[in-house]
Amino acid sequence: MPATLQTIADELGVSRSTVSNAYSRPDQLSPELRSRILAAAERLGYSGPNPTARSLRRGKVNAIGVLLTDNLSMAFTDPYAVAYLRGLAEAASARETSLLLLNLPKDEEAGRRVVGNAAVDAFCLYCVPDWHGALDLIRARGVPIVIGEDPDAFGPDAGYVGIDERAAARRLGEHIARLGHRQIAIVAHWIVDGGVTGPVDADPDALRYYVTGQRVRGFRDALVAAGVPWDRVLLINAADNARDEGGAAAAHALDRLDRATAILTTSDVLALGVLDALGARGLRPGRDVSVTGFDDIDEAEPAGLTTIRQPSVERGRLAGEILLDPPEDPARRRLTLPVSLVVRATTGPNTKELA
Amino acid sequence: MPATLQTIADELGVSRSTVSNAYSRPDQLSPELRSRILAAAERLGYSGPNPTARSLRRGKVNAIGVLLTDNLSMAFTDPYAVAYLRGLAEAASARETSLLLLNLPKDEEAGRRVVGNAAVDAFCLYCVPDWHGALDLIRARGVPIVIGEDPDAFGPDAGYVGIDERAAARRLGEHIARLGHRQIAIVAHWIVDGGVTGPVDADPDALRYYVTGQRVRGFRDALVAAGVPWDRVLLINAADNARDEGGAAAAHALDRLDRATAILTTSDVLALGVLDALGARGLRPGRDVSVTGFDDIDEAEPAGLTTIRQPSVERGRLAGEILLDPPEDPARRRLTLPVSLVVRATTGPNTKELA
DNA sequence: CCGACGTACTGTATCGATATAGAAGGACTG
DNA sequence: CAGTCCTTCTATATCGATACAGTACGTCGG
Repeated sequence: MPATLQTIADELGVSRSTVSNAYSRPDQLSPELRSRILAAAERLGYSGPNPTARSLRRGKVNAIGVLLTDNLSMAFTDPYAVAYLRGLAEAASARETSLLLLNLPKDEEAGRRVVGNAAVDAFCLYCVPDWHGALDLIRARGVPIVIGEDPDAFGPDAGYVGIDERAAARRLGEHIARLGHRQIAIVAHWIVDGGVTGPVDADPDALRYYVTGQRVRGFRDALVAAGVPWDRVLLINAADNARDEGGAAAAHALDRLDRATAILTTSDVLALGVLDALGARGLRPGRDVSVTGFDDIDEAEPAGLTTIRQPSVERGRLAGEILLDPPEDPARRRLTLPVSLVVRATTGPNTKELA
Repeated sequence: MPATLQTIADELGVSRSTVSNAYSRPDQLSPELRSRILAAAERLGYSGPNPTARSLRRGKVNAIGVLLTDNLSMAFTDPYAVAYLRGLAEAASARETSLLLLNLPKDEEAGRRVVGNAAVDAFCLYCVPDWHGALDLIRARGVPIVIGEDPDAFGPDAGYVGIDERAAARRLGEHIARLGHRQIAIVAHWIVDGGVTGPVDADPDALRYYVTGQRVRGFRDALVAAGVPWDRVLLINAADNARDEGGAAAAHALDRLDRATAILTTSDVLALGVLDALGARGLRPGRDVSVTGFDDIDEAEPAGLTTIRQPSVERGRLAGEILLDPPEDPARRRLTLPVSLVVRATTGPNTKELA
């Protein structure tokens, strides 16, 4: 019923190819005929080549798939993720490519349907639970991939733009240890899934979520090297990477007799929540309790948060460029970016008597 | 080269249709054959039906196009837009539909290419410069549309989920007038385009951007009704809906002899910037200068901002539902949602002597 | 005047799937 | 045993475009 190339062709008595050329290769026909064709299209309500058909024929859709977790509020709410997405979007739109946001449902089957139905030229994986079964399907689809977390999750062919998570976390741990803290809690998201916020007894070498695993291991590296027995470190799960979860998690470290003198977190967002919890209890950050974040989001500086600064917009932009203009040199498709330790006011020397 | 349905069919000596059915209509073949097919697919590296081909044949792509302005940082940065997107994403993902984020370049031709190449089932227009030429193309494409701003921009067939912008703004204006303010500035974004932040001399009845136009007219309605001569109101353009632009715009109202005693803004984000500017000058919000926002984003409450509360997540969700499950009753496809005036601490009685 | 070349257009195969009608064979019914 | 129905699979047309080879015709150099 709606007009197609053929409709226009019939109307003017020219071939379908010519009408197609009028849109896609204007140099292939006379300007005069071209304008007659466009006029006829206008008249018949034809709005140009069907994007799906064109994509099928050309084998290209001009879209990058971005996987988001079930809880997509995070992608839009977490300042770090937002910055990353912005960089990605910039790189994409510079190449007239769009972003297809895929919400990956928890349910395995549904997840495979979503991924399987996604018409994209490439996938960008970031902040995705790396154990999800739908990831196998992505692998199988054989389209280019860039990942931001576990560099080995998709083999050497996948692009990678990330940081050395473990070494970065280690620097925070060393900073805290050097300040003399021995009573330490770690607030980390997705240590276990299931949505519980609270202390957990987990083996750092067996965490499923790569980023948290590496960061917790980095903390441990530093603390153990500084002589803090690992079994005295309180490990607290945050159900999500959200400010209020950070506050709820912190309560478990603060409301007990052997209160922690330092709380290491796996993200600035969680750390801000921890600071909220301190404030609610009249505790002074950096004096009574030291707190560290991770990412150095915009809000970190006004909050005086000690943290690890890592590129955000840049990281997204690089991911997009690797997908859309893959560098010849394979080494340039796998980037480990530098980070830096930013010391601010939320960390200070341990003032509590050592046990 | 990559495997297709036909590859699998040939391998097993069955018809292509049967292989297709194995994926899309499992009840159409024996479980035994189906598992042989899936096994063969696995073996040959076939990852399921090509999404583009499927979309072409089915005439459905399971995606909603979301237009974003050139400056897409806004979509990801403006808290109100983020909340709206989240609602939209929730509605979409509940129906296994994805969001295709389209970045609309300023350039007319490029914009038409982006829109024309977008494989989507529907469009959701929000925060889009409504004069952009690519919008005609969207109209012409004949897919369902939901808009969030000018209810008349796309005719009566388009869905609409919005608020009565003008009446809402009027309530803010009345509030300010009732407090006795007479020296008033308005900080509004996109009064004129071109990226200048500063006072402008513009006719409220001739603004191109619908939302700003309505809100400014609403302010005028209230002020004029209260006896404030319109030509004494200072109209200041903000180049973008961003916090720092709000601060920069406010400077023009504060750093002059006849300093405004009240500043009305078109968004909370701008208002927060205005508050920053007050703070930088040692002026007390609600005492020295009253400030109002619009939207009631999360940050408004802690800032004590007087504002208009409008639904955000809900508004996005409703838009998604109208697109994906259009109500039979046309009236339910055009929703004007209620708003409320939230009075907080940033507004107070005018303490300055009247001129 | 012939061959080479350029311009403007056409015809056909193809991209990879799904819908629909229909065929083959077995089971069940009366 | 004929007729009906169900299950299981097949054949063909189709979705709407683009790539590529090819045709027709005019021009130009020698």
